Amino acid sequence: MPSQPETYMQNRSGENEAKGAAFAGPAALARSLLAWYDQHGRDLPWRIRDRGQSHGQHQSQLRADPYHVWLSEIMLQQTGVVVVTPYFHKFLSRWPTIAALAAAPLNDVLQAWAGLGYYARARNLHKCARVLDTDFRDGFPEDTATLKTLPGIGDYTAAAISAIAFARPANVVDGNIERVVARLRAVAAPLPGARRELRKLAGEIAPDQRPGDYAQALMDLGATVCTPRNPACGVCPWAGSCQARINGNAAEYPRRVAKKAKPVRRGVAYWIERDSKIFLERRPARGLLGGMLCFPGSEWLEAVGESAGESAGESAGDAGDHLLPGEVRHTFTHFHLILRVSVRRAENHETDRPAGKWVAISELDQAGLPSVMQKVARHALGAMAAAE
DNA sequence: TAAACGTGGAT
DNA sequence: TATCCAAGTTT
Repeated sequence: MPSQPETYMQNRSGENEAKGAAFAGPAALARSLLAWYDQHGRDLPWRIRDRGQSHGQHQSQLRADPYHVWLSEIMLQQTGVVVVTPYFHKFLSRWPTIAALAAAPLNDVLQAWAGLGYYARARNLHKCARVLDTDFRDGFPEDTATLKTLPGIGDYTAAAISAIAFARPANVVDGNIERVVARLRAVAAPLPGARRELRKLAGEIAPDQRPGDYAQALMDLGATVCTPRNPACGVCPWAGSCQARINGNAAEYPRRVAKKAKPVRRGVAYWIERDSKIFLERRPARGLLGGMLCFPGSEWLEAVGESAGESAGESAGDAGDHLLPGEVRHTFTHFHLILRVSVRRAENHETDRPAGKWVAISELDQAGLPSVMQKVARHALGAMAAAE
C-alpha cells in the first residue's frame, strides 16, 4: 500500500493557509496522476497501456513502437484525437514501416494526408522518414537533442517521443499541460507569453519514473477532465492541490491575449471540364496548401471596399467563362476565404502545364484535394446539377 | 518575437 | 452564425 502522501502547507496565499488546505508535493502529484491514468487513461491506437495489474502502482512503463509514436505525435499537432485516428490507421496500413514511408513518393503521402491540414507536417514527415531511413539505420534516435534536429520535430514532439517511446525522463509540455499547470498554480500571466513559466512549473512536477505514462496521463487529464470549458474538477485527482479550483475560477485559466480578427479574402476557382475530367494543378511546394492538388484559380485578395469581388477577377474572366451562383466559404488559420466558382472552357486555359493533371469527376473524392477544394468540387457539382 | 500554417468539432 | 480551440513547428 502507498504510504501517506507527502503534504506541505501552501503559504503563497494567506487565504489558503487560513483554510488549512493541504497541497501535495511534486512526487505525490505525479503518483496520484499515474494512479488515475492506470484506471482512467484512454485506450488509443498508438498507445500501449499496462492493464496487467489492478492494484498498486506500476514500476515501469511499456514502450510503444517509435514509428507509431512519431507518426501519431506529428498528426496530433494542433489536431484532435477523433480526427487523427482514421488517418493513423490509414497510414500504418499503407506504410507499415518507416522504410516503406521513406520509399513512397511525396505526392502519395500528401494525397493520404489530404483533409488533415497543416500540410507542412506531411512534407516534413516524409522528409524525416527519408532521414531516418538513411542516417539512423541503427535505430530511432532516443534523445531530445537529436530528435529536435529532425524535420517537423520541435520541443514538444522531441520530448514526447523520448518519454513515450523510450521511457526517458523529459519535460513534455503541450497545450493540455499548459492549461492544467496554469490552473494548478493559478498562473496569471497570459499565453503565449506565459509559456516559459508554465514549462518551468511543469518541469518541477514531472517524475523520472514512467515519464511517458506521466506525460500521456497529464494530456489525458487535460483532454477529459481539465477541459478548456466546464472542467470536471469533481473527479480530478489534483483538485485538492489546484489553486484555481480552490479559488473557484479554474475555467478562467489559462488566460490568453486577445487574437487578431481574421481578414476576408476573395477569389475565383476555375472548373475546367473535358471528357468528364477536371483539370487540377499542384500548388508550389511551400506555403499555404503547399504541394497539394487544387483547382486553378485567381489570386486570393483581401477584400477592399464593397466591390472587392471585381479585384478577384469575378468580372474579368475570359470569354465563355460563366460564374456559378453561390459561393464557397472557408476559414484558414489567419483569414476567411470566399470563393466563386467559374466554369471555364478548356481551350481558354493553359491545360498542359507540368503541374497540371486531369482527374475523372468520379475520382475527385479520392484525388487528395484539401478540404477547401473538396468544398469547391461539391459546390460546383451541386450548382451545375441544379441548373439542369 | 510574431506571423504563417488547416480543419472540424463544440458551444 | 461566430468564436474558440486542439498532443506545435518553422521562418
